[in-house]
Amino acid sequence: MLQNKVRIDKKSPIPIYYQLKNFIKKQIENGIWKPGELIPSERELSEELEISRMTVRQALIELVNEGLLFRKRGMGTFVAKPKLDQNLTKLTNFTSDMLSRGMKPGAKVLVVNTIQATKKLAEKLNLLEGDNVVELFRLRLADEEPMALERSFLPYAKAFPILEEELENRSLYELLRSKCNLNLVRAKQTIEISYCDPRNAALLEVTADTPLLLIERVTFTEDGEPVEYVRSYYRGDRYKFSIELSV
Amino acid sequence: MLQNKVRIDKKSPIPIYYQLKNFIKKQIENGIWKPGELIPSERELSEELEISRMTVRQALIELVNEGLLFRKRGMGTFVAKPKLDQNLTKLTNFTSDMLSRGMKPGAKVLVVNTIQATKKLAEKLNLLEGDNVVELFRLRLADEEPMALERSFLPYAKAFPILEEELENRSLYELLRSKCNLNLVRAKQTIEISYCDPRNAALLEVTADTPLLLIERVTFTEDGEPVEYVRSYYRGDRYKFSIELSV
DNA sequence: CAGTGGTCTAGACCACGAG
DNA sequence: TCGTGGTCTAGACCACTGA
Repeated sequence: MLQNKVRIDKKSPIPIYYQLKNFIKKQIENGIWKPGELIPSERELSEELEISRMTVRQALIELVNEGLLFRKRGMGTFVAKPKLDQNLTKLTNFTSDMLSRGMKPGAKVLVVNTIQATKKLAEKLNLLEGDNVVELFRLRLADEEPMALERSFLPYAKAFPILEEELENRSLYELLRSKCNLNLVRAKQTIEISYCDPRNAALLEVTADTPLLLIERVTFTEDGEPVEYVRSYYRGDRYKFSIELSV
Repeated sequence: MLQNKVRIDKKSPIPIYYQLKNFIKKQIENGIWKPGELIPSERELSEELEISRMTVRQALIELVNEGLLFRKRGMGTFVAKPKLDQNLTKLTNFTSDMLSRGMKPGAKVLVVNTIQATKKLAEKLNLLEGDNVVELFRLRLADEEPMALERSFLPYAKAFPILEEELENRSLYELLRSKCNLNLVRAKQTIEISYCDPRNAALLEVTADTPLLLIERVTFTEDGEPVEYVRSYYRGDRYKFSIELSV
Protein backbone atom coordinates (compact mmCIF):
# COMPACT_ATOMS: atom_id res chain seq x y z
CA MET A 1 0.00 0.00 0.00
CA LEU A 2 2.61 2.54 1.05
CA GLN A 3 5.79 2.22 -0.97
CA ASN A 4 8.08 2.45 2.01
CA LYS A 5 7.47 3.46 5.55
CA VAL A 6 11.01 4.79 5.79
CA ARG A 7 9.52 8.18 5.11
CA ILE A 8 8.63 8.68 8.75
CA ASP A 9 11.59 9.33 11.02
CA LYS A 10 10.53 9.34 14.64
CA LYS A 11 13.91 10.65 15.77
CA SER A 12 13.71 13.68 13.52
CA PRO A 13 13.05 17.06 15.10
CA ILE A 14 10.43 17.54 12.38
CA PRO A 15 7.05 16.62 13.86
CA ILE A 16 5.69 13.28 12.69
CA TYR A 17 2.37 14.75 11.59
CA TYR A 18 4.31 17.24 9.50
CA GLN A 19 6.40 14.52 7.88
CA LEU A 20 3.18 12.67 7.10
CA LYS A 21 1.66 15.79 5.57
CA ASN A 22 4.66 16.16 3.30
CA PHE A 23 4.55 12.47 2.42
CA ILE A 24 0.90 12.72 1.41
CA LYS A 25 1.54 15.90 -0.57
CA LYS A 26 4.32 14.07 -2.42
CA GLN A 27 2.08 11.08 -3.16
CA ILE A 28 -0.45 13.47 -4.69
CA GLU A 29 2.13 15.57 -6.53
CA ASN A 30 3.72 12.50 -8.05
CA GLY A 31 0.36 11.17 -9.15
CA ILE A 32 0.59 8.05 -7.01
CA TRP A 33 -2.64 9.07 -5.31
CA LYS A 34 -4.84 10.60 -7.98
CA PRO A 35 -7.59 13.21 -7.70
CA GLY A 36 -10.88 11.69 -6.62
CA GLU A 37 -9.20 8.53 -5.32
CA LEU A 38 -9.54 7.08 -1.87
CA ILE A 39 -6.41 7.24 0.23
CA PRO A 40 -5.58 4.73 2.98
CA SER A 41 -7.77 5.02 6.06
CA GLU A 42 -6.56 6.63 9.24
CA ARG A 43 -6.16 3.26 10.93
CA GLU A 44 -4.27 1.86 7.98
CA LEU A 45 -1.82 4.76 7.96
CA SER A 46 -1.51 4.57 11.70
CA GLU A 47 -0.64 0.86 11.66
CA GLU A 48 1.60 0.80 8.62
CA LEU A 49 3.62 3.82 9.72
CA GLU A 50 3.50 2.74 13.37
CA ILE A 51 2.24 6.06 14.63
CA SER A 52 -0.82 6.94 16.63
CA ARG A 53 -4.13 7.50 14.89
CA MET A 54 -4.46 10.93 16.51
CA THR A 55 -1.19 11.93 14.88
CA VAL A 56 -2.45 10.72 11.52
CA ARG A 57 -5.61 12.71 12.08
CA GLN A 58 -3.70 15.91 12.76
CA ALA A 59 -2.00 15.56 9.39
CA LEU A 60 -5.22 14.71 7.55
CA ILE A 61 -7.25 17.47 9.19
CA GLU A 62 -4.71 20.09 8.18
CA LEU A 63 -4.62 18.80 4.62
CA VAL A 64 -8.41 18.90 4.49
CA ASN A 65 -8.28 22.51 5.69
CA GLU A 66 -5.74 23.26 2.99
CA GLY A 67 -8.06 21.79 0.38
CA LEU A 68 -5.86 18.91 -0.76
CA LEU A 69 -8.09 16.22 0.71
CA PHE A 70 -11.75 15.88 1.55
CA ARG A 71 -13.53 13.29 3.66
CA LYS A 72 -16.85 11.55 3.52
CA ARG A 73 -18.21 10.06 6.71
CA GLY A 74 -18.29 6.32 6.71
CA MET A 75 -16.56 6.24 3.32
CA GLY A 76 -13.03 7.52 3.69
CA THR A 77 -10.63 10.27 2.76
CA PHE A 78 -10.17 11.31 -0.85
CA VAL A 79 -7.75 13.37 -2.90
CA ALA A 80 -9.37 16.61 -4.04
CA LYS A 81 -9.06 17.67 -7.64
CA PRO A 82 -6.13 20.08 -7.79
CA LYS A 83 -7.11 22.83 -10.25
CA LEU A 84 -7.08 25.52 -7.58
CA ASP A 85 -3.81 26.87 -6.40
CA GLN A 86 -3.82 25.28 -3.05
CA ASN A 87 -3.73 28.32 -0.82
CA LEU A 88 -6.91 30.26 -0.50
CA THR A 89 -6.92 33.98 -0.71
CA LYS A 90 -3.47 34.71 0.43
CA LEU A 91 -2.67 38.01 2.00
CA THR A 92 -0.33 39.44 -0.55
CA ASN A 93 1.26 42.76 -1.26
CA PHE A 94 2.47 44.60 -4.29
CA THR A 95 5.97 43.20 -4.09
CA SER A 96 5.05 39.53 -3.87
CA ASP A 97 2.12 40.01 -6.22
CA MET A 98 4.38 41.32 -8.96
CA LEU A 99 7.01 38.68 -8.31
CA SER A 100 4.37 35.98 -8.71
CA ARG A 101 3.43 37.50 -12.05
CA GLY A 102 7.04 37.30 -13.12
CA MET A 103 7.51 41.06 -13.06
CA LYS A 104 10.07 43.14 -11.28
CA PRO A 105 8.47 45.24 -8.53
CA GLY A 106 9.65 48.71 -7.72
CA ALA A 107 8.69 51.65 -5.57
CA LYS A 108 9.41 55.33 -6.04
CA VAL A 109 8.84 57.30 -2.87
CA LEU A 110 6.93 60.53 -3.49
CA VAL A 111 6.16 61.58 0.06
CA VAL A 112 7.16 60.45 3.54
CA ASN A 113 5.56 62.43 6.30
CA THR A 114 4.31 62.45 9.83
CA ILE A 115 0.81 63.85 10.10
CA GLN A 116 -2.03 64.03 12.61
CA ALA A 117 -4.81 61.47 12.31
CA THR A 118 -8.02 62.79 10.81
CA LYS A 119 -11.29 61.40 12.05
CA LYS A 120 -11.37 58.88 9.21
CA LEU A 121 -7.78 57.77 9.78
CA ALA A 122 -8.32 57.48 13.51
CA GLU A 123 -11.27 55.23 12.85
CA LYS A 124 -9.46 53.02 10.36
CA LEU A 125 -6.34 52.65 12.48
CA ASN A 126 -8.01 52.49 15.87
CA LEU A 127 -6.36 55.71 17.04
CA LEU A 128 -7.51 58.99 18.50
CA GLU A 129 -7.97 62.04 16.31
CA GLY A 130 -4.68 63.93 16.26
CA ASP A 131 -2.48 60.93 17.03
CA ASN A 132 0.67 60.81 14.94
CA VAL A 133 0.47 58.89 11.71
CA VAL A 134 3.15 58.06 9.17
CA GLU A 135 2.10 58.87 5.63
CA LEU A 136 3.85 57.16 2.78
CA PHE A 137 2.99 57.95 -0.82
CA ARG A 138 4.63 55.79 -3.43
CA LEU A 139 4.47 55.11 -7.13
CA ARG A 140 4.58 51.37 -7.65
CA LEU A 141 6.38 50.08 -10.69
CA ALA A 142 6.22 46.78 -12.51
CA ASP A 143 9.15 46.17 -14.82
CA GLU A 144 9.94 49.87 -14.44
CA GLU A 145 6.50 50.88 -15.75
CA PRO A 146 4.06 52.76 -13.50
CA MET A 147 1.37 50.40 -12.26
CA ALA A 148 -0.21 51.97 -9.19
CA LEU A 149 -0.23 54.88 -6.80
CA GLU A 150 -0.26 53.82 -3.21
CA ARG A 151 -0.89 56.04 -0.20
CA SER A 152 -0.28 54.25 3.09
CA PHE A 153 -1.03 55.44 6.61
CA LEU A 154 0.52 53.74 9.63
CA PRO A 155 0.28 54.47 13.35
CA TYR A 156 3.45 56.37 14.25
CA ALA A 157 3.75 54.58 17.59
CA LYS A 158 3.99 51.22 15.86
CA ALA A 159 5.72 52.06 12.61
CA PHE A 160 8.15 54.89 13.42
CA PRO A 161 11.26 52.73 12.89
CA ILE A 162 10.61 52.65 9.15
CA LEU A 163 11.25 56.39 9.01
CA GLU A 164 14.93 55.66 9.45
CA GLU A 165 14.98 53.10 6.67
CA GLU A 166 15.59 53.45 2.99
CA LEU A 167 12.13 52.98 1.45
CA GLU A 168 12.94 53.24 -2.24
CA ASN A 169 12.33 49.86 -3.87
CA ARG A 170 11.84 48.15 -0.53
CA SER A 171 8.87 46.08 0.53
CA LEU A 172 6.96 47.90 3.24
CA TYR A 173 5.61 44.65 4.71
CA GLU A 174 9.08 43.21 4.94
CA LEU A 175 10.27 46.30 6.79
CA LEU A 176 7.32 46.21 9.17
CA ARG A 177 8.14 42.64 10.02
CA SER A 178 11.89 43.02 10.40
CA LYS A 179 12.18 46.53 11.88
CA CYS A 180 8.90 46.95 13.77
CA ASN A 181 8.21 43.38 14.78
CA LEU A 182 4.77 43.62 13.18
CA ASN A 183 3.48 40.41 11.69
CA LEU A 184 0.63 41.16 9.30
CA VAL A 185 -1.74 38.27 8.96
CA ARG A 186 -5.12 39.60 7.92
CA ALA A 187 -6.66 42.33 5.88
CA LYS A 188 -10.01 43.69 4.89
CA GLN A 189 -10.26 45.34 1.55
CA THR A 190 -12.64 46.73 -0.98
CA ILE A 191 -12.28 47.08 -4.72
CA GLU A 192 -14.11 49.58 -6.82
CA ILE A 193 -13.77 51.71 -9.88
CA SER A 194 -12.40 55.18 -9.41
CA TYR A 195 -10.63 57.90 -11.32
CA CYS A 196 -7.26 59.48 -10.90
CA ASP A 197 -6.78 62.73 -9.07
CA PRO A 198 -5.84 64.99 -12.02
CA ARG A 199 -2.75 66.15 -10.15
CA ASN A 200 -1.44 62.60 -10.11
CA ALA A 201 -2.51 61.40 -13.54
CA ALA A 202 0.84 62.18 -15.07
CA LEU A 203 2.63 60.01 -12.54
CA LEU A 204 0.62 57.00 -13.68
CA GLU A 205 0.99 58.11 -17.29
CA VAL A 206 -2.75 58.13 -17.84
CA THR A 207 -5.30 60.84 -18.51
CA ALA A 208 -7.50 62.00 -15.68
CA ASP A 209 -10.59 60.26 -16.99
CA THR A 210 -9.02 56.81 -17.23
CA PRO A 211 -10.87 54.44 -14.90
CA LEU A 212 -8.67 52.93 -12.21
CA LEU A 213 -9.13 50.09 -9.76
CA LEU A 214 -9.21 51.60 -6.29
CA ILE A 215 -8.22 49.09 -3.65
CA GLU A 216 -8.72 50.22 -0.08
CA ARG A 217 -7.26 48.03 2.58
CA VAL A 218 -6.76 47.83 6.32
CA THR A 219 -4.18 45.29 7.44
CA PHE A 220 -4.06 43.68 10.87
CA THR A 221 -1.64 41.79 13.07
CA GLU A 222 -2.66 38.46 14.55
CA ASP A 223 -4.07 40.10 17.66
CA GLY A 224 -6.37 42.16 15.48
CA GLU A 225 -4.61 45.53 15.75
CA PRO A 226 -4.76 47.60 12.55
CA VAL A 227 -1.32 48.55 11.27
CA GLU A 228 -1.86 49.99 7.84
CA TYR A 229 -4.60 51.79 5.98
CA VAL A 230 -3.80 52.08 2.32
CA ARG A 231 -5.50 53.36 -0.79
CA SER A 232 -4.05 52.04 -4.03
CA TYR A 233 -5.00 53.20 -7.48
CA TYR A 234 -4.16 50.58 -10.07
CA ARG A 235 -4.15 51.21 -13.78
CA GLY A 236 -7.26 49.43 -15.01
CA ASP A 237 -5.73 48.77 -18.39
CA ARG A 238 -2.80 46.87 -16.93
CA TYR A 239 -3.97 45.24 -13.76
CA LYS A 240 -6.33 42.38 -13.01
CA PHE A 241 -7.05 41.33 -9.47
CA SER A 242 -7.28 37.65 -8.68
CA ILE A 243 -8.69 35.90 -5.62
CA GLU A 244 -9.73 32.53 -4.38
CA LEU A 245 -12.64 32.02 -2.09
CA SER A 246 -14.00 29.29 0.11
CA VAL A 247 -17.12 28.76 2.18
CA MET B 1 -12.10 31.67 36.99
CA LEU B 2 -14.94 30.18 35.02
CA GLN B 3 -18.31 31.43 36.23
CA ASN B 4 -19.91 28.01 36.21
CA LYS B 5 -18.82 24.74 34.73
CA VAL B 6 -22.43 23.78 34.17
CA ARG B 7 -21.93 24.93 30.62
CA ILE B 8 -20.44 21.61 29.57
CA ASP B 9 -22.92 18.74 29.36
CA LYS B 10 -21.15 15.47 28.76
CA LYS B 11 -24.42 13.67 28.11
CA SER B 12 -25.44 16.04 25.34
CA PRO B 13 -25.25 14.80 21.76
CA ILE B 14 -23.45 18.06 21.00
CA PRO B 15 -19.71 17.36 21.03
CA ILE B 16 -17.89 18.65 24.08
CA TYR B 17 -15.31 20.56 22.05
CA TYR B 18 -18.17 22.26 20.25
CA GLN B 19 -19.87 23.22 23.50
CA LEU B 20 -16.56 24.63 24.69
CA LYS B 21 -16.16 26.63 21.48
CA ASN B 22 -19.58 28.16 21.98
CA PHE B 23 -18.82 28.86 25.62
CA ILE B 24 -15.63 30.69 24.69
CA LYS B 25 -17.39 32.62 21.95
CA LYS B 26 -20.01 33.69 24.50
CA GLN B 27 -17.34 34.78 26.98
CA ILE B 28 -15.82 36.97 24.28
CA GLU B 29 -19.12 38.27 22.97
CA ASN B 30 -20.27 39.23 26.45
CA GLY B 31 -17.01 41.01 27.14
CA ILE B 32 -16.05 38.72 30.00
CA TRP B 33 -12.87 37.87 28.15
CA LYS B 34 -11.69 41.04 26.46
CA PRO B 35 -9.61 41.52 23.32
CA GLY B 36 -5.90 41.15 23.99
CA GLU B 37 -6.52 39.35 27.28
CA LEU B 38 -5.10 36.01 28.28
CA ILE B 39 -7.67 33.26 28.61
CA PRO B 40 -7.28 30.28 30.95
CA SER B 41 -4.62 27.81 29.89
CA GLU B 42 -5.46 24.50 28.26
CA ARG B 43 -4.69 22.61 31.45
CA GLU B 44 -6.79 24.98 33.51
CA LEU B 45 -9.79 24.59 31.23
CA SER B 46 -9.25 20.87 31.10
CA GLU B 47 -9.21 20.51 34.90
CA GLU B 48 -11.98 22.96 35.73
CA LEU B 49 -14.35 21.55 33.12
CA GLU B 50 -13.23 18.00 33.80
CA ILE B 51 -12.52 17.21 30.18
CA SER B 52 -9.38 16.02 28.47
CA ARG B 53 -6.76 18.50 27.39
CA MET B 54 -6.90 17.16 23.82
CA THR B 55 -10.57 18.04 23.71
CA VAL B 56 -9.84 21.53 24.96
CA ARG B 57 -7.16 21.82 22.28
CA GLN B 58 -9.57 20.89 19.52
CA ALA B 59 -11.84 23.73 20.55
CA LEU B 60 -8.98 26.22 20.86
CA ILE B 61 -7.33 25.24 17.58
CA GLU B 62 -10.57 25.75 15.68
CA LEU B 63 -11.12 29.14 17.31
CA VAL B 64 -7.56 30.14 16.40
CA ASN B 65 -8.26 29.11 12.80
CA GLU B 66 -11.42 31.19 12.90
CA GLY B 67 -9.42 34.18 14.08
CA LEU B 68 -11.10 34.65 17.47
CA LEU B 69 -8.05 33.61 19.46
CA PHE B 70 -4.31 33.62 18.95
CA ARG B 71 -1.57 31.87 20.86
CA LYS B 72 1.95 32.69 21.88
CA ARG B 73 4.28 29.84 22.71
CA GLY B 74 5.24 29.69 26.32
CA MET B 75 2.86 32.56 27.10
CA GLY B 76 -0.69 31.44 26.56
CA THR B 77 -3.83 31.91 24.51
CA PHE B 78 -5.27 35.37 23.95
CA VAL B 79 -8.47 36.89 22.66
CA ALA B 80 -7.93 38.52 19.27
CA LYS B 81 -9.23 42.02 18.65
CA PRO B 82 -12.58 41.65 16.93
CA LYS B 83 -12.69 44.40 14.28
CA LEU B 84 -12.78 41.97 11.37
CA ASP B 85 -15.95 40.15 10.57
CA GLN B 86 -14.90 36.81 11.81
CA ASN B 87 -15.22 34.81 8.64
CA LEU B 88 -12.53 35.21 6.07
CA THR B 89 -13.32 35.59 2.44
CA LYS B 90 -16.58 33.84 2.29
CA LEU B 91 -17.75 32.31 -0.91
CA THR B 92 -20.75 34.39 -1.61
CA ASN B 93 -23.11 34.94 -4.49
CA PHE B 94 -25.24 37.75 -5.75
CA THR B 95 -28.26 36.77 -3.72
CA SER B 96 -26.56 36.58 -0.33
CA ASP B 97 -24.28 39.48 -1.18
CA MET B 98 -27.25 41.76 -1.77
CA LEU B 99 -29.10 40.47 1.27
CA SER B 100 -26.07 41.28 3.42
CA ARG B 101 -26.13 44.81 2.04
CA GLY B 102 -29.74 45.12 3.05
CA MET B 103 -30.98 45.13 -0.53
CA LYS B 104 -33.55 42.96 -2.22
CA PRO B 105 -31.93 40.72 -4.83
CA GLY B 106 -33.65 39.84 -8.07
CA ALA B 107 -32.93 38.07 -11.32
CA LYS B 108 -34.48 38.58 -14.73
CA VAL B 109 -33.76 35.69 -17.05
CA LEU B 110 -32.72 36.85 -20.51
CA VAL B 111 -31.54 33.57 -22.02
CA VAL B 112 -31.61 29.91 -21.02
CA ASN B 113 -29.99 27.65 -23.52
CA THR B 114 -28.12 24.44 -24.09
CA ILE B 115 -25.00 24.95 -26.19
CA GLN B 116 -21.84 23.09 -27.14
CA ALA B 117 -18.70 23.82 -25.18
CA THR B 118 -16.17 26.00 -26.96
CA LYS B 119 -12.52 25.39 -26.35
CA LYS B 120 -12.43 28.05 -23.67
CA LEU B 121 -15.53 26.74 -21.92
CA ALA B 122 -14.25 23.17 -22.07
CA GLU B 123 -11.07 24.31 -20.39
CA LYS B 124 -12.79 26.28 -17.66
CA LEU B 125 -15.33 23.55 -16.88
CA ASN B 126 -13.05 20.57 -17.35
CA LEU B 127 -15.12 19.24 -20.28
CA LEU B 128 -14.42 18.19 -23.84
CA GLU B 129 -15.04 20.58 -26.67
CA GLY B 130 -18.58 20.04 -27.88
CA ASP B 131 -19.93 18.71 -24.60
CA ASN B 132 -23.32 20.10 -23.67
CA VAL B 133 -23.33 23.21 -21.53
CA VAL B 134 -26.19 25.11 -19.97
CA GLU B 135 -26.02 28.82 -20.67
CA LEU B 136 -27.86 31.16 -18.38
CA PHE B 137 -27.88 34.89 -19.01
CA ARG B 138 -29.49 37.01 -16.34
CA LEU B 139 -29.90 40.62 -15.39
CA ARG B 140 -29.31 40.93 -11.66
CA LEU B 141 -31.33 43.48 -9.77
CA ALA B 142 -30.85 45.14 -6.42
CA ASP B 143 -33.98 46.78 -5.04
CA GLU B 144 -35.44 46.42 -8.56
CA GLU B 145 -32.58 48.45 -10.09
CA PRO B 146 -30.21 46.82 -12.62
CA MET B 147 -26.91 46.04 -10.96
CA ALA B 148 -25.14 43.44 -13.07
CA LEU B 149 -25.28 41.24 -16.15
CA GLU B 150 -24.36 37.70 -15.41
CA ARG B 151 -23.66 34.99 -17.97
CA SER B 152 -23.24 31.56 -16.39
CA PHE B 153 -22.11 28.34 -18.03
CA LEU B 154 -22.68 24.99 -16.33
CA PRO B 155 -21.89 21.42 -17.43
CA TYR B 156 -25.17 20.00 -18.71
CA ALA B 157 -24.44 16.59 -17.21
CA LYS B 158 -24.29 18.06 -13.74
CA ALA B 159 -26.72 20.94 -13.92
CA PHE B 160 -29.52 19.79 -16.26
CA PRO B 161 -32.14 19.56 -13.47
CA ILE B 162 -32.20 23.34 -13.19
CA LEU B 163 -33.63 23.53 -16.71
CA GLU B 164 -36.93 22.31 -15.31
CA GLU B 165 -36.95 24.91 -12.56
CA GLU B 166 -38.31 28.40 -12.43
CA LEU B 167 -35.17 30.58 -12.54
CA GLU B 168 -36.70 34.03 -12.31
CA ASN B 169 -35.71 35.60 -8.99
CA ARG B 170 -34.25 32.35 -7.71
CA SER B 171 -30.76 31.81 -6.37
CA LEU B 172 -28.81 29.62 -8.77
CA TYR B 173 -26.55 28.31 -6.01
CA GLU B 174 -29.51 27.32 -3.93
CA LEU B 175 -30.98 25.40 -6.89
CA LEU B 176 -27.67 23.69 -7.59
CA ARG B 177 -27.55 22.52 -4.01
CA SER B 178 -31.13 21.40 -3.67
CA LYS B 179 -31.87 20.06 -7.16
CA CYS B 180 -28.47 18.89 -8.40
CA ASN B 181 -26.88 17.87 -5.13
CA LEU B 182 -23.93 20.14 -5.91
CA ASN B 183 -22.27 21.69 -2.90
CA LEU B 184 -20.16 24.64 -3.99
CA VAL B 185 -17.32 25.33 -1.60
CA ARG B 186 -14.57 27.11 -3.49
CA ALA B 187 -14.07 29.56 -6.27
CA LYS B 188 -11.34 31.29 -8.15
CA GLN B 189 -12.07 34.68 -9.53
CA THR B 190 -10.56 37.70 -11.14
CA ILE B 191 -11.70 41.29 -11.04
CA GLU B 192 -10.85 43.85 -13.66
CA ILE B 193 -12.21 46.89 -15.40
CA SER B 194 -14.16 46.30 -18.57
CA TYR B 195 -16.80 47.94 -20.69
CA CYS B 196 -20.28 46.91 -21.62
CA ASP B 197 -21.08 45.18 -24.86
CA PRO B 198 -22.99 48.00 -26.62
CA ARG B 199 -25.84 45.60 -27.34
CA ASN B 200 -26.37 45.13 -23.61
CA ALA B 201 -25.73 48.64 -22.35
CA ALA B 202 -29.40 49.49 -22.30
CA LEU B 203 -30.17 46.52 -20.05
CA LEU B 204 -27.84 47.91 -17.41
CA GLU B 205 -29.11 51.41 -18.08
CA VAL B 206 -25.64 52.73 -18.81
CA THR B 207 -23.90 54.03 -21.88
CA ALA B 208 -21.48 51.78 -23.71
CA ASP B 209 -18.40 53.61 -22.49
CA THR B 210 -19.24 53.34 -18.79
CA PRO B 211 -16.52 51.33 -17.06
CA LEU B 212 -17.79 48.16 -15.39
CA LEU B 213 -16.31 45.73 -12.94
CA LEU B 214 -15.89 42.43 -14.73
CA ILE B 215 -15.82 39.52 -12.32
CA GLU B 216 -14.90 36.18 -13.84
CA ARG B 217 -15.34 33.19 -11.67
CA VAL B 218 -15.06 29.42 -11.70
CA THR B 219 -16.78 27.67 -8.82
CA PHE B 220 -15.90 24.21 -7.53
CA THR B 221 -17.39 21.45 -5.40
CA GLU B 222 -15.40 20.06 -2.48
CA ASP B 223 -13.80 17.40 -4.66
CA GLY B 224 -12.46 20.11 -6.93
CA GLU B 225 -14.84 19.65 -9.88
CA PRO B 226 -15.75 22.91 -11.64
CA VAL B 227 -19.49 23.50 -11.78
CA GLU B 228 -19.91 27.05 -12.96
CA TYR B 229 -18.03 29.50 -15.10
CA VAL B 230 -19.56 32.93 -14.89
CA ARG B 231 -18.79 36.38 -16.21
CA SER B 232 -20.51 39.18 -14.34
CA TYR B 233 -20.48 42.81 -15.37
CA TYR B 234 -21.23 45.04 -12.41
CA ARG B 235 -22.06 48.69 -12.69
CA GLY B 236 -18.94 50.43 -11.44
CA ASP B 237 -20.91 53.39 -10.19
CA ARG B 238 -23.05 51.27 -7.90
CA TYR B 239 -20.98 48.32 -6.82
CA LYS B 240 -18.00 47.92 -4.54
CA PHE B 241 -16.44 44.56 -3.98
CA SER B 242 -15.30 43.65 -0.50
CA ILE B 243 -13.00 40.87 0.64
CA GLU B 244 -11.06 39.71 3.63
CA LEU B 245 -7.70 38.07 3.36
CA SER B 246 -5.41 36.09 5.58
CA VAL B 247 -1.92 34.68 5.32
C1' DC C 1 -22.26 -6.50 8.92
C1' DA C 2 -17.40 -4.48 8.86
C1' DG C 3 -14.97 -0.35 7.93
C1' DT C 4 -14.87 4.62 7.99
C1' DG C 5 -14.25 9.11 10.10
C1' DG C 6 -15.79 11.87 14.59
C1' DT C 7 -15.08 12.36 19.31
C1' DC C 8 -12.81 11.60 23.70
C1' DT C 9 -9.58 10.13 27.49
C1' DA C 10 -5.41 10.27 30.66
C1' DG C 11 -1.44 10.20 30.50
C1' DA C 12 3.65 11.72 28.50
C1' DC C 13 7.81 14.55 26.92
C1' DC C 14 9.36 18.66 24.45
C1' DA C 15 10.76 23.71 23.41
C1' DC C 16 9.79 28.11 24.53
C1' DG C 17 9.20 32.57 27.37
C1' DA C 18 9.33 35.01 31.58
C1' DG C 19 11.04 36.06 36.03
C1' DT D 1 12.65 27.32 37.36
C1' DC D 2 7.82 27.00 36.17
C1' DG D 3 3.90 27.38 33.27
C1' DT D 4 2.72 27.64 28.50
C1' DG D 5 1.45 25.61 24.09
C1' DG D 6 3.21 21.70 20.65
C1' DT D 7 3.45 16.99 19.87
C1' DC D 8 2.41 12.16 20.64
C1' DT D 9 0.50 7.65 22.39
C1' DA D 10 -2.77 3.62 22.85
C1' DG D 11 -6.54 2.85 23.73
C1' DA D 12 -12.16 3.66 23.60
C1' DC D 13 -17.13 4.37 21.90
C1' DC D 14 -20.09 6.59 18.51
C1' DA D 15 -22.72 7.45 13.96
C1' DC D 16 -22.56 6.80 9.43
C1' DT D 17 -21.85 4.24 4.94
C1' DG D 18 -22.00 0.43 1.75
C1' DA D 19 -22.62 -4.30 0.81
